[in-house]
Amino acid sequence: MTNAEIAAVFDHVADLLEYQGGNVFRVRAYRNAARLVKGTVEPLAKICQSADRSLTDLEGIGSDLAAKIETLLSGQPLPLLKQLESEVPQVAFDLMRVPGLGPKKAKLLVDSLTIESLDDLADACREERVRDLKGFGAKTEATILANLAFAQDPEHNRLLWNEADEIVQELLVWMRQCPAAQRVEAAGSWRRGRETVGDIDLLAESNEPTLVMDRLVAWESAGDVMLRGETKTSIRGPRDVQIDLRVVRRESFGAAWQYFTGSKEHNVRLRSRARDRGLSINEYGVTQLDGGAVASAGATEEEIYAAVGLPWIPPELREGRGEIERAEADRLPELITLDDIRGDLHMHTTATDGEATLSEMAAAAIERGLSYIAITDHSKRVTMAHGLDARRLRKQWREIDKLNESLASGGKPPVVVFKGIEVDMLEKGGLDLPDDLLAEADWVVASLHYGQQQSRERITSRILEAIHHPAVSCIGHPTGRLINRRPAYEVDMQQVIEAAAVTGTCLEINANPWRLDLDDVLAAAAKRAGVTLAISTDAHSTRGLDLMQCGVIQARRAGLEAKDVANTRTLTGFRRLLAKKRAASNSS
DNA sequence: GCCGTTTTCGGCCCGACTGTTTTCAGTCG
Repeated sequence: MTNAEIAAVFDHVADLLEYQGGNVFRVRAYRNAARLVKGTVEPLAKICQSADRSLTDLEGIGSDLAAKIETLLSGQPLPLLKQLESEVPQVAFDLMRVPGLGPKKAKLLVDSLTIESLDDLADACREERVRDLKGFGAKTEATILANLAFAQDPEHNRLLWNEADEIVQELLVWMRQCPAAQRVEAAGSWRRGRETVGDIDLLAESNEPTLVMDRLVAWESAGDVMLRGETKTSIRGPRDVQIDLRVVRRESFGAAWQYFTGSKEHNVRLRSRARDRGLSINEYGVTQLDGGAVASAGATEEEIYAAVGLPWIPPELREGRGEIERAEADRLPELITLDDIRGDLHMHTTATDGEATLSEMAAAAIERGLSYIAITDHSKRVTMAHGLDARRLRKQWREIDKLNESLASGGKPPVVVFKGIEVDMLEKGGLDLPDDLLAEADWVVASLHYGQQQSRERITSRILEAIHHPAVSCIGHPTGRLINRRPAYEVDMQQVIEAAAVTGTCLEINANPWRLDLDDVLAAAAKRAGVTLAISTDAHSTRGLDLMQCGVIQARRAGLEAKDVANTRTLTGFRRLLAKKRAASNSS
């Protein structure tokens, strides 16, 4: 059983316990365990078998959960899970997806009325049978009915980060024009740079919250007002995304920004740490547990962290994955920024499925201040994209030579274009172009587009073979997942990472917001193993080059620093890196 | 279910808003 599968079991147990109204801390223990396991790339089976390590070394895994993991690893079902599943009907989970219905209300509905589907619930509301239940009323009934459509619509996925970003930027412009607001910022999972965003959190500083909240409701894209209080308003925005606005005073802005940025797990840990120090943190500031506010702890985030003896922690790291311990040990990474990026090593042109020509891509790279790019069109196996064979690739390379010459005619060229290729790892193994041709390329990205349904062993061996190929510089979108659309293919990433480290092959963080592949967990594991990452846009148009931002944010979530990334190198440094794998391959 | 520089038992982050309630439970983040 894989780590992901174990995590899924624990998450499911947590869901079931929550529905049954079990001890909330027990539920949290299962959720913590699930999160921990999801964030671990090394197979738990390996830890289990090792002589000097134990599952209980992991923070949050005690003897009970360790035993359960061992049961799962041995291929046995969990008795607890079987029992819970027999007690909880499937429809309960559909019910809990309806906004406003949590475990308690869902359970009461299932227990009191005959409800086997969301349609049954709609019927019960229309027949006014729901309002008679304890804790329900006519208003709740109407709310459920209104929210049912939302729960039933499969299109209501979480937004991709860059989709949310568009909305956030528009909102910030609108809200910052409000004279009553001294400051407006976005928080939540958008600020943490999560690959998907469920709702948008805004925070405003003002002494006149009513005026600020009125401003939000007056936004041209504002939909229904979902809730409105004295300092908090929620509306539906474009694509029905929920937008929460909170208004606080200046002295609480930092505390509130920290709080609304989350994650929930990070905040739980931070506040627990405050407790240990006789303090309490809420969204207004820091107070002594025995009464009395702590002076100067609330206006800025730095003050909040300082109150519990920590340096400020970048939002991208606030996921409750050990960042508090690292901060305490003063071992937070100096995260990479967009300004560190000097090159882009994966892009397409009109020679295959790109929209822009070679020279247009080069011009766009110059506009964006890049020092170098690699042109990596598809190889011939990708027939749909009119992939390049040897003849056409050589032709493109001659064009690149000419382009580089003309760029250098006035002295130092504004951008250097490297001769590259995105070569397919074929279904039967091997690469899609001959070795002697690949040896002439400056930069070779090997990607897997076909045979994604093959076995874990097969796919892993195809990728390992490419990693050990002397001409291959980088593995493109290594897991093949498409967010909200397609899961990763089966592949042993632990092996892939280890091989990449040994051979000096780069692994890509594909910056396309649908891909973001490697993800944060895998990229962090790659860094730890000593792999150099390449953050690349895979641009199919000049605008596509702007997606670099998405890749950098994912890299930050992985804790990457500029030195971990190939395309932060200067032109000279990058050339040295290219020579390194070749040299390593020649000597072995 | 986890955890321990007061603790192996008794804690475990904290508050806004809503709708149903006469003082609060449930939901959400």
